[in-house]
Amino acid sequence: MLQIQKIRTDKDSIIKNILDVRKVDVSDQINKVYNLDLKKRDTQKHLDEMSANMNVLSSQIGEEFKKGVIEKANILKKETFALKENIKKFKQSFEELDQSILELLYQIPNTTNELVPPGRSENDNEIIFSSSIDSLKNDKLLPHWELCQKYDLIDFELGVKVTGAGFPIYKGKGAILQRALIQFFLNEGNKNGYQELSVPHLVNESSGYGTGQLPDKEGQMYHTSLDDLYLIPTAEVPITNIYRDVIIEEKDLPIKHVGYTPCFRREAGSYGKDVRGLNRLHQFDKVEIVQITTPSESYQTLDNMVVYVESLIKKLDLPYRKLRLCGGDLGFTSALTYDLETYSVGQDKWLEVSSISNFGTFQSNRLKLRYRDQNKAIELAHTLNGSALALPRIMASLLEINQTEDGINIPKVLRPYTGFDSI
RNA sequence: GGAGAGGUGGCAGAGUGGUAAUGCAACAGCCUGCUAAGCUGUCAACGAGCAAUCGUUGCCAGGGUUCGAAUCCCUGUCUCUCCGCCA
Repeated sequence: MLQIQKIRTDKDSIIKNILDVRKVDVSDQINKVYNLDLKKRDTQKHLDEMSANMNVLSSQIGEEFKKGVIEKANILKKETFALKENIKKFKQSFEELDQSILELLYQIPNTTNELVPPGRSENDNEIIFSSSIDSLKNDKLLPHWELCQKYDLIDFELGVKVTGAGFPIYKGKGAILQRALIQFFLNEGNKNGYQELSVPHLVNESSGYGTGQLPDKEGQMYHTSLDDLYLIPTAEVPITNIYRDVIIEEKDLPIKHVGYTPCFRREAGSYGKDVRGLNRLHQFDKVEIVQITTPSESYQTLDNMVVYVESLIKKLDLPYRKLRLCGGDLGFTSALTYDLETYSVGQDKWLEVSSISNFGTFQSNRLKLRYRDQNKAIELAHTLNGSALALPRIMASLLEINQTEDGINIPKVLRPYTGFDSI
């Protein structure tokens, strides 16, 4: 969420930025927050004064009792009654104001970096790089779901039987290939200085709020009602929430983590060819990278992360393109996002396999994730994360592009992990 | 799942109603002629102020009792011990 201090000093430029780039008008919410904040501070001033009075009176009463001057103490006591009532009233309105401000802040998206192109939809995304794919186009190539069936790699029907649509079952070499990819991605992360974490797949409500899935995307997460826990939609949630309410010493930055988890998404509202095969699932595997760093370094860090993820795709020899998301396609919490999409030759379409974002202070403000700089000042850190990579769509692209008349070739870098060269 | 005991600063640990002892560690400043000692200081959130600084809040969380709550009461939560179950 946005910092209230920024809204105090800079509200007009915030409104303008979000309107220009995201095409969303938040002037109403911002102005409400601004006015509520004025009221809140005024209330606090009065409340503080009254509480100070109360403290003085209370300690006086204590002293009189000690001295045994009961009558005087009783007179003082009477003085506290009205004060007490007033404090109660002001405290209540203070809390109400605080709550209203918070609720409004939850509804306002992040301000964007200057690089973000204005735009309303994915059509306005900026294509920064694209492999040439013209020579790859070929009607005879099969889409991955047919390959999966032909070689018995992934069984979608069986998943429906056991759980439901969007929960495929990987079999034999399909399962091994998937595991090989996970292992490959984790090892590459380790080599690049990311500490590996293995984290819980269920999180509590506080964590959901911490990274912004709640209250915004409540309907997109699976929820266990008995224990009130949420199944994670991405490893970002448990990994970033490790640092909730934490003050990090600047010398310990940047913090770099890589982690593999399954991801669970209800994907309410999806339909049609978008959900065919591996394109969109309720449960899928993903290796995620997360970094926490200082505001002055975070955009350089973002570039480094993009280069890193690109290097993975290149090692797998997949055609891909790189997009800078426009305001309209940008996530609610992000200040700048790059998407990487691999080309699916069997479907003749691009598949998003990674989304790498800098959230600036938007997440850390909610998380209270701060660092102490060399001057001992405490500042909000910047958080970043990205997929490195999402497995199903990589599988899809990989299977399709490596298909031959009589099998599927495994990319060289994966062969040490799979133990076989082809399917 | 049953029974019991607990949750206090970076750590240890006292505190049964009067506004958070003490020890250790770390850091900063001062002082001191010597492998170091001593002294002083130290946290966070919010607000006021140009600032030094001041006020309020914070003893797991939320309620309650009270002039006053770390302390008493209620609810929740987490940890530990024992029993049960168990990969």
